[in-house]
Amino acid sequence: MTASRGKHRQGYHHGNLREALVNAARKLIAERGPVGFNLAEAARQAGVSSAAPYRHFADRDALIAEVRQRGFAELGRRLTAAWRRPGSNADTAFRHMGKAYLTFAREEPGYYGAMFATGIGRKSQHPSRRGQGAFDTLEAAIARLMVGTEERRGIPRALAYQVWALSHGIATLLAAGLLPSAGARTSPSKLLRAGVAALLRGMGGAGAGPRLAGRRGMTRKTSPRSPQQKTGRRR
Amino acid sequence: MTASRGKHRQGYHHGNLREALVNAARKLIAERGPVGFNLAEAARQAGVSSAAPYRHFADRDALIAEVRQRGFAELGRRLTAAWRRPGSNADTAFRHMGKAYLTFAREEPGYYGAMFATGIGRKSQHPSRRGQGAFDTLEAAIARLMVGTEERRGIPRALAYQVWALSHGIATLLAAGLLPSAGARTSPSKLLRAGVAALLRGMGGAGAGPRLAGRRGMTRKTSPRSPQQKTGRRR
DNA sequence: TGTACATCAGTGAACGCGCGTTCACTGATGTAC
DNA sequence: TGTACATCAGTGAACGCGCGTTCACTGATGTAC
Repeated sequence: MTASRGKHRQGYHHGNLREALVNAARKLIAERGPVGFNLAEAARQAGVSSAAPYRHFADRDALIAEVRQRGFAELGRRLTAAWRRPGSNADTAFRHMGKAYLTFAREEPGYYGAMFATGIGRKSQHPSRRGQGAFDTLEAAIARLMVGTEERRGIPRALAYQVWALSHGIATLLAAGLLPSAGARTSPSKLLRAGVAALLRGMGGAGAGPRLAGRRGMTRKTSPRSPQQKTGRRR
Repeated sequence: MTASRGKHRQGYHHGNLREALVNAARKLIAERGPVGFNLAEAARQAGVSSAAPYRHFADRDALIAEVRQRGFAELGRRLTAAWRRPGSNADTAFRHMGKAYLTFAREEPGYYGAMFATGIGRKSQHPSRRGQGAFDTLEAAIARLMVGTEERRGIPRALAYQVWALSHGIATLLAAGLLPSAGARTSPSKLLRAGVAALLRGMGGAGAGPRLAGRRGMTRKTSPRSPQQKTGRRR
């Protein structure tokens, strides 16, 4: 416990309290969700008094917003990396992205909860106000993935949303314990892989649709630029 | 406000407090989520003192559990109704179910939040303990939908999970304000319809899979029995 | 190189608040006789 | 048909608790001279 005490703490000054608080918040949000998250407990875990966080964050919400923002950035980074993995065609690149998405949701429930759990079962008073910018990054990344693979504009975007929704749905149902975690054809990753493949194959909706240009064997000529460059923010 | 006061309240005894509390809880959970939900406020809205709910529910969680349970029952009812709509083949029946799912999530954010929001960003200490039975109902309904349409067993179940995950993903992303609510090809219902069609068409996963038996024009001979009959519970 | 001082990042005590829950009580209801 | 009484569903006051936030403060740090 108290992850950073002893290691970083050197007396009166913490040294890296901001980071320690973000990490504690990630852990707590993973356990209790962003609504159940509790600032005093985060301070305790960081080994400081409950007033100390106010040196670094305006209030409780600001810390959660920071976690959310970092979550979007990290997810964007991972998706981009998956997409850029060399030697893949459009099919497999998409498959890698899907896998990366599930991995992120599983490995980083704190981030994931901060990013998405606020908007479920709650009227979105402020639809991820601060997170919006970070989400735009993600959306741009997804949209950009599709550019050049298809002449008709609307279709790739719709497909991107479908893949995202399927990934998100599987991730959240799994987290809620409503999906079997193993099973011949029903393990989460298999569900996602087969689903994405089906979406790609059946692309374009009910009646319509040319096939995805590079459906089989197409190798991307140009690596899409990382959308991270716009809002870039390392930690 | 105070939905039931004046209408039903006739003096010292409320008359129908249990229902009034459930309804207040639905409204509050819709606004603040199950974690932000607050028992005292629910009592206030029902026009009774904050101690009164304990005549009907063991504690706060019991009320939320009741809402969750009713939500699963209601969703099951709606999905069954959509599936049973006469004159549809397997394709359109599935489409109706998808639409019913989205409608439910939109119209009943209180139910939906109680059913699913607990499991997001939180380690599921008790994976919908009480809701489990109700969920089994839902799962059985979905599974049963597929029986008889396909000889290979595992496939329909996988497909059911995919359709469910896609629906759930779209519903939650929409609720979080992360999906465009309108748009040529990207309105939620269009995303879902096209996605379900693609899943049905591309069924069976990456390399495999015979087509869905009744893919076009198949009319179900037998209406599947309502799974409601098992746990049936009217309100 | 040493000193004075501004600035920064913490402390710890206290506040106000609202929530979940309990408890002794009281008013209403229905039923046995 | 009327009365006595058990049972039920509320009240209202109080509790303990924990959380978010504020405030005057103090110890550490770094920089101008």
